[in-house]
Amino acid sequence: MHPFIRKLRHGSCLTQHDQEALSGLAHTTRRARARSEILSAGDASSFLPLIVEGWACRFRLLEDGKRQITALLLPGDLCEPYGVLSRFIYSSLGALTPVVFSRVSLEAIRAAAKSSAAIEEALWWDLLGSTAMDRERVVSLGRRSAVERLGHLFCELHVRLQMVGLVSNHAYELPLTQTDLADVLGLSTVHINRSLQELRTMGLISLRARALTIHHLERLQAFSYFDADYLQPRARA
Amino acid sequence: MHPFIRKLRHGSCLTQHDQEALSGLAHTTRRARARSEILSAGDASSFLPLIVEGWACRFRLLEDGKRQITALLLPGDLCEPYGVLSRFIYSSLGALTPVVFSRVSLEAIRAAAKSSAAIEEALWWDLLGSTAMDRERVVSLGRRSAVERLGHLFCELHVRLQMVGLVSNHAYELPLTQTDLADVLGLSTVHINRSLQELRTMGLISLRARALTIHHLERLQAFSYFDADYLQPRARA
DNA sequence: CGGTTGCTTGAGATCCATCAATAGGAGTGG
DNA sequence: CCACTCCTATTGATGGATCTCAAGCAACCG
Repeated sequence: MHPFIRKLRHGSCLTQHDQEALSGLAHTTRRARARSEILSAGDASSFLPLIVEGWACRFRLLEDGKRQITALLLPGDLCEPYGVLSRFIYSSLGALTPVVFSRVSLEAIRAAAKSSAAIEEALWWDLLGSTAMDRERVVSLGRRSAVERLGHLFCELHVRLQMVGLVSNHAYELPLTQTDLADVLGLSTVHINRSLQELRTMGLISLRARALTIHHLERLQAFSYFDADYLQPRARA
Repeated sequence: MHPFIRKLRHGSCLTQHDQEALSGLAHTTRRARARSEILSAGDASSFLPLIVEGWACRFRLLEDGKRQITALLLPGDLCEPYGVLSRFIYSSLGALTPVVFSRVSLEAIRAAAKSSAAIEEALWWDLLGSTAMDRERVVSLGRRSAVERLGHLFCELHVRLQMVGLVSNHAYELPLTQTDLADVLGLSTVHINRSLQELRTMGLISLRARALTIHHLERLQAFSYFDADYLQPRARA
């Protein structure tokens, strides 16, 4: 099943017909190489990227060369709110791994939302989840320590990947370099490295060969004050 | 004119009729005392708060007593996305000053959006602006120094307050304590104090008696790498 | 007026950044 | 297949930005 639909089924009860309509939106796909830009700041945007495979990120490059990643985009993620297109792109969209994505037409997705209340509800649920993650990131960057931020991020990714079936045995693929992690969490690579070691030493995780294993999910959640509620503004039926 | 309409007119061309429909949404008002909670985490929400007068904020209280403010809400601001209500409130909503607000019904606002394309466009534009601010806050907390964060916030507030007519002579009312500022920017009050002094010493701002004056807007913007584009995803017609 | 709240300042501690160097692995070309 | 390069991970040492603790002061308020 398409990861987009797989995810949206957590937000509302979609009929077979709804699911087909959603599939139609992501009919054709494109590919982006790892580390390429899918949308660059300053572009005029004419479609909504929808990630099908691989990891992408929204990021800003600052004047002094620093980078801040403002969102990690996983399979099934719609990269922008569905209701409107910005006049131009302010944050760039980059592929972290090789990415397969669809270019969803704004008109088509809005038509789909109008045609079915369940689809509309699912899309709003998805949007609410995105804003909840943005807000939670602010909380992390503002008030949590480096190790807590890392643990919290791993918990969030665990929930999100689980929704699209990409977790097995408490483990998932984490194709991020330590530099990427640093730019997500507002830290330096050196400090990411040391914080990772701390989580390893505590026996909470393993991270080798781009695969993350969470040994004690509940302990990791407690340690990083993670509460999954923010990701599920509406419970699955 | 109602600040909500005043703001939305920046996002789309509203007819007289549209404006009346929007006014109808905010027909009745309530009051909240300074420092009271308008919505508390854990509540079930049944309406969307819309700020009419005064300043409010969305915030999270952490386990160890720390507070992170995730958004400042000004007159004309709708406190949540208009399309859906969360199952329950995850972030609390607090009044920073005495606040006058309306309780907008979800059904009514969605009906208004369906009845007029211009209203729908305006509401989406508003939502896009909110998410842009969330993302920009992440950039600030992740990659900007304390003084830059402060300057950037003052620039952002300048633009937002100007949209609703609350700026005169490069000055506006800033009813925040240094503790509030610290909780917005992820810093300590002591450091806020020192960073404010730095901005004052540079001659960029004055802040006395809850009034902020920006002496050199362009210099302040350049200093804090502020680019107003993120707040206006769609140019005013 | 005493109490509270917010602002200011100093001193010391801590977290995290920066700089620098090493090492391993993956890809590339000869 | 080897030499080379680049990228990533790792580690140590040092410095800096910011926090915490503590105290004093001003303004407001019942």
